[in-house]
Amino acid sequence: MVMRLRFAPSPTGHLHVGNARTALFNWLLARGQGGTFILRVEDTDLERSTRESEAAILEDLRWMGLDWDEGVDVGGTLGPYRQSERFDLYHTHTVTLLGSGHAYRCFCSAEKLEAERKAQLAAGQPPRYAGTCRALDAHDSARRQAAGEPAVVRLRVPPNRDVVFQDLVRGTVTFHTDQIGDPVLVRSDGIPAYNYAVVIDDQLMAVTHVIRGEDHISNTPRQVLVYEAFGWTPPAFAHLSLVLGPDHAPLSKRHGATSVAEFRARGYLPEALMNYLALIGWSPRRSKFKSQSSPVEGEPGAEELLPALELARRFRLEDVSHSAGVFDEAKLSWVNRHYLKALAPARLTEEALPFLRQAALVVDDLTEPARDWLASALPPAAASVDRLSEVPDRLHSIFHFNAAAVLATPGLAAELSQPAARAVALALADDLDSAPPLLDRDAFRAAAARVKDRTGQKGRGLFHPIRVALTGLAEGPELDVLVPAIDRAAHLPSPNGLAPVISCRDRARQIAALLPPG
RNA sequence: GCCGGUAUCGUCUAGGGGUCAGGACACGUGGUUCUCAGCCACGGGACCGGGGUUCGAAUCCCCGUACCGGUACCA
Repeated sequence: MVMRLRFAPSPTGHLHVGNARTALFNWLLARGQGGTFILRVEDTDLERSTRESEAAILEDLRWMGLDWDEGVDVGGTLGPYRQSERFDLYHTHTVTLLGSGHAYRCFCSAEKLEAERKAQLAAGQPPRYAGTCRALDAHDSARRQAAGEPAVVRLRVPPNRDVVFQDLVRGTVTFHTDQIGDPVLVRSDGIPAYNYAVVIDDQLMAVTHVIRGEDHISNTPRQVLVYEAFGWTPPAFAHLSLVLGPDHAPLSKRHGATSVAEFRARGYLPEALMNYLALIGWSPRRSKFKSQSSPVEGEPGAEELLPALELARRFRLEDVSHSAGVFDEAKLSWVNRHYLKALAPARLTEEALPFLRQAALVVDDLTEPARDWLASALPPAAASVDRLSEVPDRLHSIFHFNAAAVLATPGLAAELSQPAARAVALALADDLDSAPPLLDRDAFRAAAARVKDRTGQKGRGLFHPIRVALTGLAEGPELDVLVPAIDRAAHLPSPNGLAPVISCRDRARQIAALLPPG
């Protein structure tokens, strides 16, 4: 039998990473087991649900690398996949339940219910619906309904019974029905309640495995009872522990980024977020063999760095942890760093572009040479960075140069106060006047050799601080790579789509101008 | 309150009646690369508490405790 799994978000905001993880676990199981993955939208809360949220959630899921076989935008034979388009289906089933006596109309007012509730609470009783309308005569009930009296439909919960279900991650879970008041199936406005709609949808969509957050575990017995009322066999359940913040409280806004979109905006790669999310509450079994597919072979932790399909191949519900997990951004960063380093230059360019635009380093559409330049400059810039959003800073020294500020750097100022410094800087500028631009590492080294020769500098000598000054960086990517990158950007034909860049020759001259004459 | 769930380094976890309780992230120290990142080596760091069962408990059982969820005409 082919496994059918679903993710069923409510379109009431952005996709939270906790929900993204739930979606991911469903997807991993479906993809790993040759199952079907369904995307259903639970928009019965008409006030809070919006199409914008729905579109955003779909985009976030796709960005992360998830796809679905049936769903709201791709269709499928068991649709519609939006609950708001299924109201007639729910209604038909309600008629059945009312007819069979498994459900009944309840005319109790909200005020009355609230009063009962308070009284029970005050008496130290668990607050449950008292069952006032349970015994209502069918004709009576129909008459009052016809007269327009507002009513909800409630499930008739069998008294004094255990409801038992097998949870694929937690084992046997038992609830007693005396703990459960007759739940509302259909609200007085005719809209089905969550616990009712899910059951009908999962049944009609032939869902075999319901994998969802732990917050639904207490709802499960109610749903099992609905399955029973219809004479249906419930699907298999698996309840995932929640994702917490560093303070062990459920992950929320005050912990910083919580939505997939925010992590995207902060410069995390989709494959990194997916990989990391998979690692909260699940761990791959140690393979006896060396991993063939780890992006960074042979490094510590490579066992945990697995691409999507490999995650899916290894994913087992039995290996899912029972306890809640803390979202650790430091580890996410580590994962991200590895994927960043493994990224092909063209892809890196694509991913970095939005961040470069935001930093105004890329002004408009890129010319082909500018794109090539980026593809060659980005890998060294991204090699020592946690997130894409830090890339513009790494490129800062290429696009921005301020000789005075550079020379004000404490360490450099000391080194360059030597009289010979000015001569070295000038020699470099003069050399670059006649020599070809420093388009690559070799050209740069050749120029360095000539300058050292001419000025009598040995080893690193005064050439090194000058070289550092050119980049304006005390630290950063390899200088031999960075310096030529500056000149390549400076010599790109204009208009090139990149912000203007000052060449190394001009930088050297500006530096020389500020140094005391030897 | 009641019901349900959970409990191994700071974090994610492996393991599970007898182990030096293993790994990863983070952290510290040293090495390496002209700097950073990286990489290499080394290091500190955990079985929630109390009772049982047992020759032996972190592991099994019970009781606590803590945390999380639910207790809705929200999903």
